[in-house]
Amino acid sequence: MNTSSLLDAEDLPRRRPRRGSGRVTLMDVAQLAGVSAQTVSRSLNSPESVPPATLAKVREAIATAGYVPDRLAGALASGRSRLVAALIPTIGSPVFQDTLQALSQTLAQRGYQLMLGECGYDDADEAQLIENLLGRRPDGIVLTRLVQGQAVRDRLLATRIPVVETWDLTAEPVDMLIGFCHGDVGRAVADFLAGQGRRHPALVTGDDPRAGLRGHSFANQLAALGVLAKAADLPVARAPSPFTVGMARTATRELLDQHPQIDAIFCSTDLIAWGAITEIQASGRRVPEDVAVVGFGDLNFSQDTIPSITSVRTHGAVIGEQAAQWVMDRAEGRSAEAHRMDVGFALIRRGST
Amino acid sequence: MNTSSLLDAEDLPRRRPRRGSGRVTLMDVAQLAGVSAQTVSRSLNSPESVPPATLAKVREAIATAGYVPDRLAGALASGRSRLVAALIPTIGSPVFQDTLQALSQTLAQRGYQLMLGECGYDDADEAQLIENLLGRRPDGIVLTRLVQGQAVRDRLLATRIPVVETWDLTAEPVDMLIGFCHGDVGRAVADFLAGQGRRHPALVTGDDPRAGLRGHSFANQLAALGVLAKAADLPVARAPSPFTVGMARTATRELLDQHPQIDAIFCSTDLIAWGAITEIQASGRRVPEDVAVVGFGDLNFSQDTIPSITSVRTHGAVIGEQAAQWVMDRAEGRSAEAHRMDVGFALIRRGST
DNA sequence: CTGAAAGCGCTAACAT
DNA sequence: ATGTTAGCGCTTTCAG
Repeated sequence: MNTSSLLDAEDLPRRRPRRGSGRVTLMDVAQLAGVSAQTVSRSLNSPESVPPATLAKVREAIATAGYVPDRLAGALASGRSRLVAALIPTIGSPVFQDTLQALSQTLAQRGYQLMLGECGYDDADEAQLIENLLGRRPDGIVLTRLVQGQAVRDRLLATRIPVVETWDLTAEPVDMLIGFCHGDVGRAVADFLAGQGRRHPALVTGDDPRAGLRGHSFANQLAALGVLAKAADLPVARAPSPFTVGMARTATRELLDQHPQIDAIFCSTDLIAWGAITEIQASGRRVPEDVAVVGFGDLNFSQDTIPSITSVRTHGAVIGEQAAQWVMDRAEGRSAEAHRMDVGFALIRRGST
Repeated sequence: MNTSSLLDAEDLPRRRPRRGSGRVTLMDVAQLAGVSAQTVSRSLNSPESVPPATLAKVREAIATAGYVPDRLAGALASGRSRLVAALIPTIGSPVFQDTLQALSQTLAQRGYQLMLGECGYDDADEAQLIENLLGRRPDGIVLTRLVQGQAVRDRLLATRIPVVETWDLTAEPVDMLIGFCHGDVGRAVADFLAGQGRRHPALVTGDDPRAGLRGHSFANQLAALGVLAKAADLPVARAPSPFTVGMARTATRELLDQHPQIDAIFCSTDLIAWGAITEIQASGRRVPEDVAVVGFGDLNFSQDTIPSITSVRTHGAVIGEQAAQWVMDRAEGRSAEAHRMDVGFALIRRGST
C-alpha cells in the first residue's frame, strides 16, 4: 500500500474515474476500424475527403458497433448545434401550422432539428423562453411574431445568432424578417366590403396584436372611405385568443342584437368566420345576402363550407420554408445577408360575400 | 523574445489556440465574482448548498456579465440533456394538438425543452428520424403512435432512454404506454348506432393505422350485431390522411350516390364528420333524421356546429401531461416504473345523431 | 462550504 | 490521406 502511494505521487497523477457512460463512442469505432478518431469523424462529416476503402471500413465498424454520433458533443466542439428554435404563440393555432410544418421539413432535410417553444402573447414569457432557448445554443431562432421587449432585442443581438421574425413587417427588425403588412390586410378588406356596397360593417376579433393591427386599419379605412363617421364607430366584439367557434357564435349574436343593421363582418380568423356564419344563419339572416363575412387565414376548410368563406390567404408555408433556408444559410456561412421579404397576401372571394 | 521562446519549449507545451467562442462562460462569471467555477455551477444547480452571501455575489456577477449557461456543455458533462423528443405523424393534425401542447407546457415547467419531429405514417421515415433524434441524446422520447419496426424497437431498448408510446394500447410496449383502445372505440360507435336503430351504416376514414383499427372493429361489431351480413359489406370511403373537409365532402357524395339507403356514417375525425354533414345536407337529406353522423376527436368546434357533432372524446391533454411527467420522473431517477395507462374515451352524444 | 483536477465525446488546428 | 493534440464549457469527483 505504501509503495503504491509512492508510485502514485510520482508517476500516475491519481486517476479520478468518472462513470463511463457505457455508450459506444467515436473511439470505439476507430479502434474497431483500425483508424484514428479523426478519420471516423471525417468519414461522417466530409466523406468526400476520405478514400472509399477507408470509408467502407469505417462504415462497417459503425454498423457493427451500433454507433450513434453524439451531436451534443459535436455541437460543443464545433460551435454548431444544428438546432433551430421556433417560438410560436400557441401550438394549437391552425394559422401557424403551415409555417411550422414547412419549417420542420425544410430543416430536417439538411439534418437540422426543430426545438419548439410556446410563448403565448405574453412578453414576460417570451423573455423567459428565449433565455432558456439561448442556453441550448441554437444555430438560429425563428419567431412567429416580432420581438417585443428591448431587453430581448439586445440579448438576441448580442448572441449574433441568426434571428428571423415572421408573420409581420416592421421597419426595425432585429435581424431578418419575412411576413406581410397586417395594416394592408385591414385596408384591403375595408375597400372590398365598401366596394360591395356594405354600409354597416362590424368586426369580430381575437386579442392578439396582429389581429389588433388588422382591425385597427380596417376601422380607419372605413372611416376614410366615409362608410363610418369615425373609426371608433365600428361595432367590435373582441375576445381572448384562441377563439373557439362557440365563442365566435356568442360574440356574433351579441353584435347582431346590439346592431341589427350590420351587413358585413370581418373576422380575425376563418374559424371565427365560420362561427359567425353559423350564428348569422341561426338568427334567420342569409349569408351573403343580408350579412357578408370575411375571414382570415384561408384555412383548409374555408372553400368547402356552405357558403364557402371569403378569406385572406396568407403564405404560411413560404414563410416557414424561407425562414429555415435563411437560418441554415447563415449558420453555414453561406450568406451574411440580412434578408427581408414581404410575402403579401391575397383576398380570396368566395360565397360568403 | 528569445527568452520567452526558451520558456515555451520547456514549460508551456505549445498552445493551439482555438477561436475563442467569445461567449461569456462560467469562468468569466467566477472571476468576476471572485469564486471558483464550481461555486458558480453550484449556485445555479443547487443554490440551497451555497450560503446566501456567496449566492448574492454570484448572481450579481451573472447579471452584469450577461451570462447564459451553455446547456449543451452541461448536458455533455452531466449526461442529462433536459431535451425530450416528440414524434408526431403530422404537425398539422388537430387531433394531436392537445397532447403536444400539454407535453410542451409540462416539460417547460421543469426546464425541459421539446424537440419536435414529424414522421408521417411511414416506417422508414420513423427509423431515420429516431436515429437522428437519438444523436441529440434526449432524456426521453414520446411517440404519438406505437413503434413499428423491430430494428427501431431494439435500438430504443439499447439506449435505455425512457420511451412513451401514446394514443394506442398494445400488449408489448417498448417501455411505457398511455392511450386507449381504438378497437373499443369502433365497437362502441357500432353499438351506439345500432342501438339508435340505424340499419345502413357506412364509414368515411383516413388511412392512418389507428383510424384503420377503429373502422375495422366498427365493421366487425356491426356484423356481430347482425346489422351487416358480414363485415366486408360495410360501405367505406377511404382517403389518405390528412383529410380535408373538401375531400370528406367528395367521399361522402360518392358514398351516398352508390348507397342511397345509408342512414349513419362513422367518420375518422370530426373534420371529416363536418364535411360529411355539409354534404349530406347539400344532397337534401337531414342530419340526424335521415343520416346520423359520428365523428372522432371531439375537436373544439364540434359542439358549436349546426347540428352539433356526436363525437368520441379522447383525452389528449392527459396523455401529453402524463407522458411528460413519466419521462421526467425517469430522467431524474425518481421512478423506474414501466407505467402503463388506459385513459379511455367518451362518446359524446350531440345533435348529429 | 469551497476549490482543483479530470473528463463528457467530439472537432479544429496543426502535423505528417 | 491520416494522425496528434488541445480544447469546446460544463459537472463530477475528490480533497481540504
